[in-house]
Amino acid sequence: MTSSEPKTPYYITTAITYPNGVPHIGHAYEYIATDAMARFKRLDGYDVMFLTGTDEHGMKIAQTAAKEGITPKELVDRNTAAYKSAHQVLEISYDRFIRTTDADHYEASQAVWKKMEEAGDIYLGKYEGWYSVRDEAYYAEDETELREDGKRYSIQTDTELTWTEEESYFFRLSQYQDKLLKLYEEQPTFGAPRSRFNEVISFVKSGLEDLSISRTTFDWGVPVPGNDKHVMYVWVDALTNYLTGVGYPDTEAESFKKYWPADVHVIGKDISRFHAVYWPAFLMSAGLELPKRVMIHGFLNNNGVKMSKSLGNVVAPADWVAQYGLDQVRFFLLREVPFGADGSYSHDAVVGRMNADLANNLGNLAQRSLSMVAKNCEGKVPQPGTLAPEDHELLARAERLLEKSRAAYEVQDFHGSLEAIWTVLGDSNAYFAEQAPWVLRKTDVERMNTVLYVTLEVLRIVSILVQPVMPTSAGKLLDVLGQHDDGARDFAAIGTALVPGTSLPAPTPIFPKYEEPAAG
RNA sequence: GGGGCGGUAGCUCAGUCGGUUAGAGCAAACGACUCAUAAUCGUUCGGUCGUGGGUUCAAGCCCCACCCGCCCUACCA
Repeated sequence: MTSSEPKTPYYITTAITYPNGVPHIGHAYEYIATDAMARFKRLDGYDVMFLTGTDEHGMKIAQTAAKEGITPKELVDRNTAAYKSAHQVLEISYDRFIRTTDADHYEASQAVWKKMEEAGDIYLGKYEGWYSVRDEAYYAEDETELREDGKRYSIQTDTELTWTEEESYFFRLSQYQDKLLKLYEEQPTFGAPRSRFNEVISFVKSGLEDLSISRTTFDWGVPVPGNDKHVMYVWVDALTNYLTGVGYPDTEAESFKKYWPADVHVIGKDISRFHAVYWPAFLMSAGLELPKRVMIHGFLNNNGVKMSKSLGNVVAPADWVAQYGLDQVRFFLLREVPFGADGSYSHDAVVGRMNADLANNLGNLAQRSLSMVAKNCEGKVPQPGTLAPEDHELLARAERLLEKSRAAYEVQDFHGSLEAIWTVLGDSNAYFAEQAPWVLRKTDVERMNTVLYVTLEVLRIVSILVQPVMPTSAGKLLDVLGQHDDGARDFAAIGTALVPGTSLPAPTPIFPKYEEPAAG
């Protein structure tokens, strides 16, 4: 590969978070997974654009702000800071943190609206439903109950409801059923995992109604072009952030031409419909290309129990990072739970991964081999002799990890990549024990050198491949292997073996073991 | 109600087209080793594959029924 060759662009997004609370481990999970994906692609030579941010409009923000006696903007300024801080703590390598209150986002949202309007897909109609004056909110039929006084109430907020009709703009979603089904058929990996995607498909097959896309009951939002009485209602505004982030409405902008359509939107299972149904329909209407993939991840629960404020089992990302360490948290989340499935976390599970996988299998392998090199090879990469079949075999397994990881990351299977890597680490520990270089030291120094060299090679390859998940720790491992950040850490360098004679720094343990605080 | 997914070792899960003694990791027990973060390696222990029928030479896998758990069934980020 020559340096003049342009890199392939790769555009990835997280969902934008509604900053009506504080970040929890579920948010962290999505950020970390997306970050790992972005880092992987960068290391693999792609020109990556990674977008994340906050969705700051809507009724709930307006209500919360009113309750606290501050303006919506003051509220979101305050709350968004907490999310930005979480990104910082988790070392999320985003290229832009978008806020839907950013000026360019207003412009983009209104431009998309106009495109859909020009396409004849937006019309003015009436939205009707059970409305709570006090909550300023509509409730679906099943969120309400008819009580003995003959009046209907919101079950959730216990407020009286009235049947209300409100002027609203609608999007002709009903016109897109066939087009969407065609999309799903032609692009079977548009949504993933398959089980979630099937739910989306069956939803579309069951028939689509037009979608109410504006409100007049509150004004905290993007004004509808040409009718200031209305603000856009959630999804038109929120989803458009993915376009704003790369320069829309300037479709001739370099970044837009380069990055759109997005390669993957990473989202939670609660918003799969909006991303896999409404979003492609909006884009078709606006005459824009569709994202290539919507990756739907599951939710995390605490030891089998759903996270909830009232149970007090909600984990703040910063607390975990302080307790276990950032890379340990990142590794745990991506190794423990197959991405796409729901997962469970517990202190014991984190400690298990942290100690068994990181400190013992990886950290100790590095420490024992590097210590021998320091003591017996003058602290330099040893010169290997002729490779034996078992050396070739182990190295071949390590080398295959690049292709395995590429295939896994292509479908956001972080768990699968890490599992394959740790299988090779298991092989390496067995190899090290079988070869017993500490015995060879006394009987066959050349063979000892070979075994240590092969082990270091495996560690080098593994370290390069775990960088997306554990950037700092993998960097430290590469430091002690004498691999500097001058290209030697890119995936392209995996085929470039260690140079015998290279001086190595004194090894120090990189993955500490978790010790339970003394009782009492 | 309708649709879908799952129930396999103490725990978390894998089991390709039905085909020999159902696998892995963790946990547990024992042994080995001493280079290493009391790490590592090996061996062993451990399952009537949710229940009951059926098809088949052969069923964890296919069919039927039932039990249990979870998810989807539009305006909530």
